[in-house]
Amino acid sequence: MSTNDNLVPANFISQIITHDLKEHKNQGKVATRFPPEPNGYLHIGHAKSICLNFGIATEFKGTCNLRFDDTNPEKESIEYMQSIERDVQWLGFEWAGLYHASDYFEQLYGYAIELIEKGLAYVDSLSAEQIRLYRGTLTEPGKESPDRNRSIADNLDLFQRMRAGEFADGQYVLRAKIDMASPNINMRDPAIYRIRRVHHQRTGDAWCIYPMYDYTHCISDAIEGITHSICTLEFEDHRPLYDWVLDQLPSLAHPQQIEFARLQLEYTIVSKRKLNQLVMEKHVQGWDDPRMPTIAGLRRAGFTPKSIRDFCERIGVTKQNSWIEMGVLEYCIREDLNENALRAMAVLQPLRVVIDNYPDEQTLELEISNHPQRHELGKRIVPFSKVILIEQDDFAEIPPPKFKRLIEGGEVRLRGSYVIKCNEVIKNADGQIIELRCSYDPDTLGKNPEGRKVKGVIHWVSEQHSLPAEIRLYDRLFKVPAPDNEENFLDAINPDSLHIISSARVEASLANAQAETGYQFERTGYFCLDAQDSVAGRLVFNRTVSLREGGWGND
RNA sequence: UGGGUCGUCGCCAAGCGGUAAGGCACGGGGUUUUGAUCUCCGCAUACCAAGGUUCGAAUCCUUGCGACCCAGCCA
Repeated sequence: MSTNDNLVPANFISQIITHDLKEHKNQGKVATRFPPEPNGYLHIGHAKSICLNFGIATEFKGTCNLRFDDTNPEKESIEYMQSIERDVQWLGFEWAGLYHASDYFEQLYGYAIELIEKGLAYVDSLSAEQIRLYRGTLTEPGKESPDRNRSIADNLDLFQRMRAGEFADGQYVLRAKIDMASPNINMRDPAIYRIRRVHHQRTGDAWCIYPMYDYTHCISDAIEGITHSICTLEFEDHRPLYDWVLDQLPSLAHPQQIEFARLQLEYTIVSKRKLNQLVMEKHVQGWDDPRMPTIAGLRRAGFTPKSIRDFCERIGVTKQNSWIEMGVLEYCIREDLNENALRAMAVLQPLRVVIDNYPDEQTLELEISNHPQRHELGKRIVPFSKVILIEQDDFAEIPPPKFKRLIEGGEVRLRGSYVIKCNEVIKNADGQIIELRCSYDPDTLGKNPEGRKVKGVIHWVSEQHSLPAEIRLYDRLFKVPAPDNEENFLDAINPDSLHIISSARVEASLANAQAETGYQFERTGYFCLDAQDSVAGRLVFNRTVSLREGGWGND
């Protein structure tokens, strides 16, 4: 994916695979998979996993599947599946195969029968509550269920009747028979099947028993011929169970599970439960709200797939729990947009400027470069006329130290245009500045003025030619770096995460701006048309990120 | 007081016994019709701590200390 892979040191997973390949493990094949549960939208943390799994497949000329881990129909939906497919593709990846754990329900059932026949699984009638009690604690061993030594014949009969729907939800559960005294709690006879009469988004009502993650995941990996099953750190304790299940089913291949640290990004949360809560309780406008750390949100905010891939490459892959600063993500999007975004001018807080010595009805069509460094990106026409609009902030009655924009009696360069001088400040009855009377120097178009230096350059638009626009300035959604650590993460929501500017004016060339195309509004930041709310005649732009020297906020 | 994992610059992260890469951030020069970009320079005598092995240790050993994860019929 990147052109400078040699600059990026191999992460520990690549090292393991390189080593495996050297030993000719798996016949020299490398197969990974990205296994999301379709119970929410993908977020930046998933992007890390996606880039890792698909990246490894590319690096080693292997394959990467997209597999939905759809074993808990209560929380899952087709909408989420569709969004996940869309997001993975948008990020720029192509899966070798698209599968669902539910594709394997019949096989999974068969392997469960095999375990029962081998005396390695039993049907338990203990209630959920009792099972919890019997499990013991972190420091005390568990107790065996009275049903643990049920005969194989009875187990078989009961399990078949579980499938047949003869029992109520929760009445029985199929458990792996491992070791109730294991110091690893996951090995204390984990449940592998539960009875749940829930309509499944893909299998409908064909099943009333559903397999659990630990049992399903390893077998699904094996069925697909996955060689390296990459997951996050919290599954480290589950690896013995992953291995146990596959060790009992010798007809199956045995992928290697490798764990890495999940992404933690400052000022964001990536808990699906909490993201879901933000959406449901309307703290944001939806899963694709530009403030959301979801792929859909980042996309709507104007992030590019390339910038996200670059980010995932920069942060590295290790087993260390770490926090990534927002600055890294911002750097990645700025780098991409600086190179590729066309420049334009937009005035967020307009201040009227009348150029007294410019002809009343005259319009000058200036040709301004779309990119200061990449002239191959062409030029655009920007009309100039007697009345222009500049940013209120670009004029100061009492200039702070080092201020280099417009002041009364001072000069400033209008970007791509003339140098003007402010001769008079007009105020209203309340003392507010409502207009500036200026004069222009006709001999400064494309050249520096004679005998003096003009340091400042400001952006502008022609009043009569500019277009009205709504501009949405987004800031970080949370006030604290680790909202997840708060008692209630909702209290950490930044009340000023969205600042809407409804009376901005943008240059005429933006009339046909395309959604998902980033623009740099010179001197103010990177923006893109809002794909949802922008309509002809009412342009809406989202700020992706400010120019350097700000956060995801800071005007 | 059980088990698993991790401790290298403010934040990431190379390093795999031969004498601390790189990126982000930050500070300072230069260029610039964006206070952007670009560019140059600076930024860990030091690798959680203390012992030990070795000619030589961030890398090996020992003992501490700190952090994270695990007691769903969630994934």
